[in-house]
Amino acid sequence: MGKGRVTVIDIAKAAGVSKSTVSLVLQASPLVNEITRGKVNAVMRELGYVYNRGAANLRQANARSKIIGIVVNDLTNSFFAELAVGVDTVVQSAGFVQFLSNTSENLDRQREVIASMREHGVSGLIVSPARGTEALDMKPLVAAGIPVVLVVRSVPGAKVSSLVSDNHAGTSAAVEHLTLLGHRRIAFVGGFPDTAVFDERLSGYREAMANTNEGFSEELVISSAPSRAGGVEAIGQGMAMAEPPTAAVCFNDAVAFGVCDGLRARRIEPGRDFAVVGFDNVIEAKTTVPALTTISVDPQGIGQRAAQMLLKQINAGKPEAEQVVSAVRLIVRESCGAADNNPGRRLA
Amino acid sequence: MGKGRVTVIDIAKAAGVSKSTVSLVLQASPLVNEITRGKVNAVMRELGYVYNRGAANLRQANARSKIIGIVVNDLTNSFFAELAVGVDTVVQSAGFVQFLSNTSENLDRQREVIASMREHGVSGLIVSPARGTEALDMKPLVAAGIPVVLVVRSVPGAKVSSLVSDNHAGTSAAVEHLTLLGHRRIAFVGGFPDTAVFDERLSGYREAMANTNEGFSEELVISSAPSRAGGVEAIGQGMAMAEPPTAAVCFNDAVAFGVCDGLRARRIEPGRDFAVVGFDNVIEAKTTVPALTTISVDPQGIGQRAAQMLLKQINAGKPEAEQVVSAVRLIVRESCGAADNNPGRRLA
DNA sequence: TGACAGAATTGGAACGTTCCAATTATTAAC
DNA sequence: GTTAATAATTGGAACGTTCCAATTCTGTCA
Repeated sequence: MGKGRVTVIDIAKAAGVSKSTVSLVLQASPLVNEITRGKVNAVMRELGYVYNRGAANLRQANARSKIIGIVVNDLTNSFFAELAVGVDTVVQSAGFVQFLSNTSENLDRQREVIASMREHGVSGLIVSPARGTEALDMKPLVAAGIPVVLVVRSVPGAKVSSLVSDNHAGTSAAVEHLTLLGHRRIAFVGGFPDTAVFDERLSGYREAMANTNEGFSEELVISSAPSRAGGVEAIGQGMAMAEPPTAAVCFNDAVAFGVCDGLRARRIEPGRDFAVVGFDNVIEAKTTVPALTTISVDPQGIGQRAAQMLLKQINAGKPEAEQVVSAVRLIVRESCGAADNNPGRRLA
Repeated sequence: MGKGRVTVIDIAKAAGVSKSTVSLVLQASPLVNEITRGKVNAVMRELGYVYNRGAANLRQANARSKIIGIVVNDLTNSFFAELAVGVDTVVQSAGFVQFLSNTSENLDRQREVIASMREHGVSGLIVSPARGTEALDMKPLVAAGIPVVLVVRSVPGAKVSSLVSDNHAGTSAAVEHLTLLGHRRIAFVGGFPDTAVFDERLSGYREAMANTNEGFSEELVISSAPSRAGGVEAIGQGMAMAEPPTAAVCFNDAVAFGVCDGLRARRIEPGRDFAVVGFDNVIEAKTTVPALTTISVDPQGIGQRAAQMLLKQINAGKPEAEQVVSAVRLIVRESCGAADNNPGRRLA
């Protein structure tokens, strides 16, 4: 229709007021008369006015736009999709909208995406950093006073808030539970040794094992890709031992599913002949057969919590970095053998 | 550090040139001398300059920002996560960044999110519309000349491009395949009856069934939520029939996984005792046990194609709406019982 | 009626960028 | 050594909004 876009001045002209008054209406100022407000609003609807956030942002150098950015390293992993949904629920009720971008674990892409979000004046950022992210990458953000909350992975040395789950406590609880069920040979399966998350989960396992009669033994740690395929491969290695394990604490749920596949291929039924515990509690965990015993980190909950931390920072003005470790709990289902009809029975 | 943000004028001053020159450097204009360019770039890095896209956008009323928006109706469904990844790959190589928002099937939220994206001056929009979206909702977008590509679901009457998959042909092919394998009682399982996608998939099933000896029968259509849980529930209903089905064409892969779970819970092994066919070919489909026979709509491919359509429109200036129906093909894996070692064997 | 307070409205400057037309510097051609 | 052509640079206006200070309008009170 019209050639140019419709501006606050067009509205003013059509409503017979000044642009300043229109601006006041836009910000719901109590200064403007109810009758005027109604008229202006009517004209805006009629002409199909679209607020130009860019222009507004330009003027009010302090107040940022009402968007918060979320940057994840692997959107195809449903863990992150759910995390984003959790963030969204909180953020939207605070009147923000969330823009999400995916880095696919690519550092360059991450830089680009974060830069782009800054250019658009995001109010804050929730980031699940790509592998290899350094404190240096976060520096410009804190220098600019942009609130940031790191989730899932923390970046050592970065002066920003972070929210990670208690990996140590999780694997530790898994080992204790399996010990109570009578297992002695408990393996730690899957994951790449060069990540912080792996270290934390392994250390929980190690500490708990050291407290058992069996003690900790290096040979029961079998690393692999943190994927379903990795799990299949790792358990193959484990079952080839002279004295194979009777239970496995897995790096994550994907690995755990792979372990189940691998066991079945050897005619060993997970949950009956062998105990498997995962980590993450992804959505499929409770519906697969056997239902997976796992450590719940509740992706949506993490998202909500991260969003709250971020909003707090945004409202506080002065971003105060805080490090939060989110508690974790063991969800006992079938794959560990504890949930069946004769709970006293010893496995293997 | 500095009080205000660092602007193009600060750079100009520090580099001893005019702001116009800095602007030219910013847009990589060939007009500026290499030496000058280098100096300016150096100063920008040094002072930590951040491009203010808002201000730029303000001036160049025509050229929009380099972001494209993608709006999906259910991010927890990995179909959409993968679609987004597909869009991203194309869009990012064209120098855009993608911002994603989730509507959770909520019309109000969808309006909000689209408005917000408009305010930020997106160059184009890829939308998987929430249930109940009307042509009216798209009207302001086309009026404003913003390129839009609808995916997955189309909106009748909306004058925008759309890219949907050939749902009718998909379920039809599934039924034919199952018939060839010897099945007669084939159920259609899952999905809500009030959506266009459901209608299309059901009509393909209906037509193909009508061509079999068995014929189409209403009782074999069991609707449910289009989720894993919905699949579990629906197959429970199905197996309780006097003459239960021996095969199921499912509304989507999520439902199909649920059906497999439900069958196993009844000691019926999917792929051996019962044939299951999904729809979507999500990434897990090929790695689950049994691997899922499904209709491939290749979420990433759809995303890429949609992105290409959108970019074409953006570059063309005048958005020319086109309706594309994307072909679909049956991927035969294990869950239908056809891929095992004795292919001649009749099931159930 | 005049003065005054408070409510409501308003014009202009400013935000950080790009575009345009104009200017200056450099090189080429005779 | 002048002219023309080209390369490089530049100041000012403009984009759509908000903020500030100033103005006008309304009603109240002496």
